Amino acid sequence: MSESKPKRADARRNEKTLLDAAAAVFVASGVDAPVRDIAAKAGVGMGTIYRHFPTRADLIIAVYRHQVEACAAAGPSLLETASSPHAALAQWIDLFVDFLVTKHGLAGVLQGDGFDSLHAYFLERLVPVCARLLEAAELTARVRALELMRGVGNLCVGAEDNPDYDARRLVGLLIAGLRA
Amino acid sequence: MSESKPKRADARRNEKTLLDAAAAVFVASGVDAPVRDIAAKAGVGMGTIYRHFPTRADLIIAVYRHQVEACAAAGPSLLETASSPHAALAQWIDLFVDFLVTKHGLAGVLQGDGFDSLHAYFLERLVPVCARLLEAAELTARVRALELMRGVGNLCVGAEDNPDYDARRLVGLLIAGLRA
DNA sequence: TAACAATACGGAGCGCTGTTCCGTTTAGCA
DNA sequence: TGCTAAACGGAACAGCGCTCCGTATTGTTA
Repeated sequence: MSESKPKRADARRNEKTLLDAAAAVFVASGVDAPVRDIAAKAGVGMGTIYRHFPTRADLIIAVYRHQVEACAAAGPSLLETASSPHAALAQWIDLFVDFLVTKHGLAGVLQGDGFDSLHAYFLERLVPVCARLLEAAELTARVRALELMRGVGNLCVGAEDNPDYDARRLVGLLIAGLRA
Repeated sequence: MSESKPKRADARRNEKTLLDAAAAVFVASGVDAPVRDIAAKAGVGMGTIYRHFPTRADLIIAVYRHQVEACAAAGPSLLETASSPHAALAQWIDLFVDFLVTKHGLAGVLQGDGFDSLHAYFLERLVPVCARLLEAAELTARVRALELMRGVGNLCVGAEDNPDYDARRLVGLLIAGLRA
C-alpha cells in the first residue's frame, strides 16, 4: 500500500488531471475507451499517460481508487452545501452511479487477481458514508446503506450502450421513492 | 435456434475443421488466442474463418455449442469403448475439462447478453450424460452429477497461464478418489 | 537573475489485433 | 467437358496498447 508522489509540480498536476479526464471519458464512453481519447480529453500526450500509469489496467485501478476517495469525501461536504439532507443523498448517489461505470469494467481488467481486495476496500470506505447520509435524511422507509448501494449497483448492471435502459433515471426514482 | 448448413462439400468440411482447430488452440493458448492462429492451425485463410463466423465472438460461441454436443455424444460412446465404466467416467471428465477452457472465456465475450441461456442449454444437455456415467461406474461414494460437474468446474477456475496450478491433475485426483 | 541539470512532456511510430476486400480456385451441374 | 455460383486465401486496413526520443519545463545553484 505505497503512496508515491511525483516530485515536480506539473507532474502532480497532470496526474490529477488525468484521473479526472479518465473518469469523465469512462462515464461517457465506457471503460473500453481508448487511451488516446483519455489523453486528448486531458490535453496531454500519450507518453505522459504511460509514465504515470504504466499500463491501461493501472490507470483504471487508479481511477477506481480515486473515485472511491472522491465519493467518500463528497458525502460530508454535500451534507453541508446541499439544500437539504435528502438532496445531499440524491447528489451523492449520482456520483456513486458515475463511479459504478468504472467499477463494472474493473472485473474484466483484473481477472480475479486483486478484485476482491479492491472490492473490500470499496465497501469499507463507502458504506459508512452512505449510512451517514441516510441517517441525516431521516427517511421513514428504513433502508440499510449496504442494501441501498447494492440495489443501485444492480440497477446499473448492463446499462452500457443500451439506449432503452436509463439506469440513472431508475436510480433517481428509487431515491425519490425513499421519502413516502 | 436455426441450424443452417452450407451447401458445398468443402464448406461443410472446413466448418468442422475450423471448430476443431479453434477448440484445440483455445485449450493450448486460452480463448484470447488470435484468429490468425486458429486459421493457421486449421490450414485455412482468414477469409474462410470470417465467412463461417462473422465475428470472433460467433466463433467462440459456435465452439462452445460444438463442445457441448461432442461432450454429450462422447458419454455413451465412451461407455462402450472404454476398458471400464470408471475409465469411461475419467475420460469423459477429461473432455469436460477441455471444454471448460472455452466456457470460462465465454463470460468475457458475451457480456451478460446470452450467457444465461447458453449456460442453461449446457446444463440441460450435459447433466444427464454425467449422471448416466456416474450410475454406470457404481461408485460407493454418492455424488450427484451436477455436484461433480460444479466441483470440476471450480477446480479449473483461474487455471489459465498458471504454471503452479495443474487443474487437470487435481481433477484426476478427485475422480480417482471417487472409488474408495 | 542566469545558467544548468534533472525531470517531465508530446506525439510519431511499432507491433499486434479483429475485420474486410477482391482476385483466384473449386465444386457441382448441364 | 464446360460454365457458373460458391467458397477460398491472404494482403491490406483501421484501431488498439504501448514505446521511444527529441523538446520543453521545472527547480536549484552560483
